[in-house]
Amino acid sequence: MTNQTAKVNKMKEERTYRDDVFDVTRLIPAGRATTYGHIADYLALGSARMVGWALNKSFDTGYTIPAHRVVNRKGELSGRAHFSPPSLMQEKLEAEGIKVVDDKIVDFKNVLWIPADELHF
DNA sequence: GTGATGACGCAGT
DNA sequence: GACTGCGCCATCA
Repeated sequence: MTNQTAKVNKMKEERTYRDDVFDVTRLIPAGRATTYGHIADYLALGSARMVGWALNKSFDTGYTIPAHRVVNRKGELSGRAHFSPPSLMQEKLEAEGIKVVDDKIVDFKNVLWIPADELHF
């Protein structure tokens, strides 16, 4: 067991705001997308940066979550650089029926999924 | 302990 | 509508 694995196990034991972010992200239905701000608002994180930070660490923790369905408020794939290859994010979105042009979701408001509204919380 | 950084958002111009 | 500056909070060097 590597230090990395031990670190992951520790993170799995302790439930932090990251787990909440992962949980909400997994609830996003295929073909839809949401924003960092809406997730931050739904979880009352106080800052959208925390959501992006949590998703960034999600790769390190080994969690497999549809992070490609989370974009910034303009519908831009601002997190694509953290995928390997970066084009993977767009490919996954297009595979789910979401059209992406110039690293931006086409008709974003139509595919926007708001947790606070959809989950009736 | 302190300063810098980050997959962002909002208000002001 | 586009650009800039500031705030947000956790993590890392």
